[in-house]
Amino acid sequence: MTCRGPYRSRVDERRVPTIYDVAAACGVAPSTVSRAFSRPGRVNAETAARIRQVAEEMGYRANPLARALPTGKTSLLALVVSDVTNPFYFEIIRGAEIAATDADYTLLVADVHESATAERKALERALPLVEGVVLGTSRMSDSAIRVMAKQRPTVVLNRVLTGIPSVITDNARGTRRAVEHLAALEHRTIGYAAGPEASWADGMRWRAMREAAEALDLRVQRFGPFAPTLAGGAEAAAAVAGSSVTAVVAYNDLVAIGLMRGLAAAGVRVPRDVSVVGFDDIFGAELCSPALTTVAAPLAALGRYAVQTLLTGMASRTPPQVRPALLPAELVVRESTGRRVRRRRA
Amino acid sequence: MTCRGPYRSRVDERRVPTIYDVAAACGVAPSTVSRAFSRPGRVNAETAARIRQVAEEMGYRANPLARALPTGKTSLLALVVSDVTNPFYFEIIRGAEIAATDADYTLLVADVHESATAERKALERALPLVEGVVLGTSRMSDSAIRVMAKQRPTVVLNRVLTGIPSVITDNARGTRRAVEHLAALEHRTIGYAAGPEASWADGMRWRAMREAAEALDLRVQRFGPFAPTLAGGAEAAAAVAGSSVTAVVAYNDLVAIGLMRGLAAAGVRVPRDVSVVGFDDIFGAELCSPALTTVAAPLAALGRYAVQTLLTGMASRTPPQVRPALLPAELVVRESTGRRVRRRRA
DNA sequence: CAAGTGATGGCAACCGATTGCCATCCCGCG
DNA sequence: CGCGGGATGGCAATCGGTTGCCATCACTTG
Repeated sequence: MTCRGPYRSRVDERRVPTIYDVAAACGVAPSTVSRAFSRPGRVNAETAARIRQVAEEMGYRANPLARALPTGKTSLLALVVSDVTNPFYFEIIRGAEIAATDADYTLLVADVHESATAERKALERALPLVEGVVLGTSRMSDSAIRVMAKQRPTVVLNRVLTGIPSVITDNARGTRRAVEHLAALEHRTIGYAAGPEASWADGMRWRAMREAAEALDLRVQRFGPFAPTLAGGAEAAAAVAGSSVTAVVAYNDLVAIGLMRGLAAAGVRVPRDVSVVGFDDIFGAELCSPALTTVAAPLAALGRYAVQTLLTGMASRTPPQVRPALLPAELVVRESTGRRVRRRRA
Repeated sequence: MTCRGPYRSRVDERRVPTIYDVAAACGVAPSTVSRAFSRPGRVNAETAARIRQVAEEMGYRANPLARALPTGKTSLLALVVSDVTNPFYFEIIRGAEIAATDADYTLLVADVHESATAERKALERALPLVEGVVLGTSRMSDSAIRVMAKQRPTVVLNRVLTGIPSVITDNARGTRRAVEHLAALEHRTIGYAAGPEASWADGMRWRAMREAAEALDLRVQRFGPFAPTLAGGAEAAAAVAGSSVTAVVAYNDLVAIGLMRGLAAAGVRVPRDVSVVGFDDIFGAELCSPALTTVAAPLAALGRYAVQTLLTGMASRTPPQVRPALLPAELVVRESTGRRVRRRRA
């Protein structure tokens, strides 16, 4: 019998059984035990059954690390989010987690605190461990993302990079719905409270907004950029209050809620004086007062679909779909929008 | 030169360099390369410097899997949460993540969808990969937790198990503050909208509430149990509206918010007719209308401290602190509580 | 009856690092 | 000049699986 190592000289108290232990107990070779589990059919059915039973009795579990070393199969997927405390991600994480678990993968959620360097560091740490990566709203440059993507199958969320599969919300359609809604409420001059410059979605939304406004013959005004947070929204309130717009579409719900609060503090009433539309329909959009009219992003679906895309991409040898997957966004009308009233000067 | 394996017969296109490659490039043995990184001083300073530089040039990164196999050091920690979409966890996750990253660990967040069996499965999958576990609000039985804890260092959050380190919110103190606040507002009969039976925190809060009420000579009434969700709170509204209490402390903020909404729907005004106090101060507590008065749990600190406790426990050989760490909770007074008004029958 | 074929199991070489132990070499000192 | 000891580097055995290849053996088939 082989003498096994300087690491565990004596038979330890309660060490976890390995294929060697199972093999010894069954009187077969370790390779046979391995195959009994991973190569059904490669081993005589009876032998396999016996091995399985003995393994079961001994409480054998394959060591995922040991398995991963030669095969590279860690059964781990990374989801990188720019900020876990952003409610935007809750449902995305949940959706991704479910899809991963369904496929027998474990999801590693990495929070990078809105920092591109933290993002690169987190990836560097996680990359060798995981089989694939979903990049949620990455703050990295396109080229940096491409470098990562060369090392591991990658799917990006809410961003389009040619050659890299992506899953995005249909921003154009959602924005159009919002603008149409405001137009129907007789607003003629509407504002856009912009998010971070680096945000891909921000660019999309702003562009879609100008197009939709033009089609409907509305004037638009851009405010910002603002941080995609409540504080950013509060900051936007000053700019909006001093302007002549009667309705504002915000980069996202956090900005919209912050904006409403700022507006309220400044004595501007929502929706009487100014209507506000958010984006995403995060937890809290329904809770705030007035309840926020918003473009609902299919958050859970986004997470789920991103992981599924990643998995199919990993399975097939050829680079998969090049066209970004567009998931539909719908307008949810609540209380923060209303018919335009002639605006009094503040 | 050794012929390396059936796995990679030819020199692959862009395979990532290993210590063997670096060793060959430097004309030293692989073990020397290994020591140049992990055993400073064990290798001649010049040699080490040369190795480091060559490694740098080649873009060498140690393979964490390969390192982990013999040593068991995966640099991974698990945080198990009962529901990632519950805003209660956002700050906890963030705090835990920061503490983990600071210590050069990566945090694996596992969502178990409020199910004890999913929890056990997730743990089974993650346990061999991680060096330690933080159990956030586990739904598992004490004995099941003890079984897990025998396999890996474990810290539990918001729950006390003798012999297992835990980090908890000072529920008693927080509850007392809430009750004192209500008493000061002249409420004489207060309700408690209970959370899940299985929740350890629920038991603590209810008990603390009775004690505090007794000390202040108030009457208390228990409603529930309810699911710890908005829906659960809405359900509680019916019970509360039909009772004679003039103030309610809810199991947590989600229940409190759901309760307020249910109350509003039933025509009961908050805080005029009924005052409501929540627990945790999650994202959204400040947003809802009226803004929720609540006992603020030190969420980020909870996550951070749990991970730190875990890490120190892992470092020292002896089982660490047995007394649970109590983190202070403070009452945040907002708009959902007010002076008692003689209650009209509904 | 010999050669061919498929089923089954074992051997041993990996994956890429870590580490106990040994071999050298150099230096100082008695 | 010889010996003890510290510094340095290499060898080789692991960690626990996976898998290419070969040996056997039982059956077919011609």
